[in-house]
Amino acid sequence: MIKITFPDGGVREFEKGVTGAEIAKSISARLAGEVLAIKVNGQVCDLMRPIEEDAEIKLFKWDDTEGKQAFWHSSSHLMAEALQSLFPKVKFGIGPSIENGFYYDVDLGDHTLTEADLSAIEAKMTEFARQKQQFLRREVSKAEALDTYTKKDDQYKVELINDLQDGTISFYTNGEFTDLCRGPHIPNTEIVKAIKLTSIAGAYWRGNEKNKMLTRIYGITFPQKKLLDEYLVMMEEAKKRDHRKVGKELELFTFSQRVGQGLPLWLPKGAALRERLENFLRNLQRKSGYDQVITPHIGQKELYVTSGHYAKYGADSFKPIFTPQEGEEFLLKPMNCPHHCEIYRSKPRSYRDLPLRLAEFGTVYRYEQSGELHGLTRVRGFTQDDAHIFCRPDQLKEEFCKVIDIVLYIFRILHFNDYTAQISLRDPDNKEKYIGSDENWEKAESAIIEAAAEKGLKTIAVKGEAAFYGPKLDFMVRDAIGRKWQLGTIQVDYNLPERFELEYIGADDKRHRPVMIHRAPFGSMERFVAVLIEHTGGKFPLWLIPEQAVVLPVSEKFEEYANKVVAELNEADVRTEIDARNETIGKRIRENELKRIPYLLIVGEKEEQSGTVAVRRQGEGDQGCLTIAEFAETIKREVNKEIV
RNA sequence: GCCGAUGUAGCUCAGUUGGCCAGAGCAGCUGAUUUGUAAUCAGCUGGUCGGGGGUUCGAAUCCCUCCAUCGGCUCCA
Repeated sequence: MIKITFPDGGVREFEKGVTGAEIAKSISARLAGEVLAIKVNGQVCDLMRPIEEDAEIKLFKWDDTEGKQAFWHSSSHLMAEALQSLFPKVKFGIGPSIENGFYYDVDLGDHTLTEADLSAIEAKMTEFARQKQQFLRREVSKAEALDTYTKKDDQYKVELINDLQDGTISFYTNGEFTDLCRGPHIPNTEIVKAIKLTSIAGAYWRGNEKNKMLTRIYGITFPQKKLLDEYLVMMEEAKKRDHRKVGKELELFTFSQRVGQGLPLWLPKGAALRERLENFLRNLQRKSGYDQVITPHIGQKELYVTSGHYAKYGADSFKPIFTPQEGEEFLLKPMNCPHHCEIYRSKPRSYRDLPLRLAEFGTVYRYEQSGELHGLTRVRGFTQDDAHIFCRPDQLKEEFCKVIDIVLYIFRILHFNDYTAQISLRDPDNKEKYIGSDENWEKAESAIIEAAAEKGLKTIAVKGEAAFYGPKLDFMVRDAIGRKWQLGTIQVDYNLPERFELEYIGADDKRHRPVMIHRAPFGSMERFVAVLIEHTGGKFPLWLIPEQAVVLPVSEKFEEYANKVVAELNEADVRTEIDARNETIGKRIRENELKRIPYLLIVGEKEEQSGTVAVRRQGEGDQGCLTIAEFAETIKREVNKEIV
């Protein structure tokens, strides 16, 4: 007998070799039907794996991440089986579960997959699922594994196996399909009830663009048809909030093929929205001791040679701008730091002057690869809400913490509750990608880690995500369909001050080197507005909207009164407009206007008599008749509610 | 940059196997209609069918090429 300890601390005895499935069954038949995987002494494995010794266990169902992972990973094998049956020559790369579903990277030779193929694969998967195929685990030696895949001529699996330790290798078989796999898997294929292959894409083998591109097939499966339907509906709803769609509908921004790829054109309404965001931050920064500066959009090549940008990005960037002067070269600025460093150098600095905080809404240009561009979230010309803080080493942590405060304040005001704070570190195996000494990097990295800890920030550390001149604390937020984007960023930099030979005179009357913090709480105005659109679906907080109410006269007869209402409301600091197209009777305010402006006021005969307007709050419907003063109060409350 | 898909009026989309002056709804314009919470009526305007090249008696439709967009990969100072 062995002792099995449950998550609640309860202990029960079972026969040696008992399986997870049997344990679940001993608890209840219902649980046995729902359980998908089991964690035994910290390791997630199959329900059919015999447990040979005393163990702490946890059973996973669909609601658990581990349960979903096993389910989707098994679905990926099911898809592979279908592929093998339809395309016998297929070779397999990797096929993991992902956040929403799974994929498999495959090499189909000359065949290009089409939508029709997807349906055929789905049908085959369903057929195999119905057969209630078991996932059978078999441990194999490295030699046997290599032999198997060499015979199949599958160089991808051979490559994978070569990297594995002998004695840790296992195969899983379902139906006619056997795959190199660590597991775990669900007990059988029958519980996969709903299957949807979502897209086909190219993906480099092992994520390296020098390697061959395989075909990646994405899919998602569910244990109930209903869940799939819900998922599809949810995705449809999310797509309605796509900032590219909403931005077009609300006339916030556009692109022109003639102006160029990735170069957004801000329309009047979008510009107004952006200006409000900028003013919000500008005011906040003024209160926080920042000085606003302005620098040009270009700089001499030498400037970027000094900063190191030229060596790092020169070849893949916008090409230099030449002038009639022989040998003169300018670059479009890819970032604002070098200019700000030169401002720092413009006069001698004392330790008493620090920290010096230079802020600029600086527009920068980066030649992003064409396939990388994406609406407003990834563009070639964008405006950073940039600032560089030059401080003494002893001020670093405090300054860093203050910046964290600003970022968190902004996120709170704009209801970005679901963010990830990511500490982006250097890739220690790839040091040539970065500039500066190990010592400086270590100082900078520990400064960030300490500051984040001091602010009680929950962070994840990711290696290889640092900027080339220093580590970062990045704030990541998801878009409507769950893609992650970096918004706010705070970076510690010991390197540029060295390259630009920045100095200050210390209390000891000696020269010292300042530390630099790069920071952009929004990240860029473009990306921030994009994510803001997707989070709000275009229903922005009132204080970000130039017009808060539209006054709509019922007819020409009441236009004079409507004007009086507008005048009165404006006096109460409520922004209004009369819809210009509403001069003639019977015309309706446009759909787009309705979406953008939260309040619609309708004035007519009755109001003229009683001094009230009919108020309709967008998305909520009729609010009844209010006096103008009452309405002004309502709207002022809402506006002020946002900025506390 | 790579793999795949897409590109018809300002917007959303029809356009059957290549075949009569390329269509609809919304928006816009003109006029009519006096109306309290998302669609009043009538008429009109608007398209080098992404650009270029080719095949054909004939191309939105087939082929080539370039451009842009979308989904991914890679990248992201």
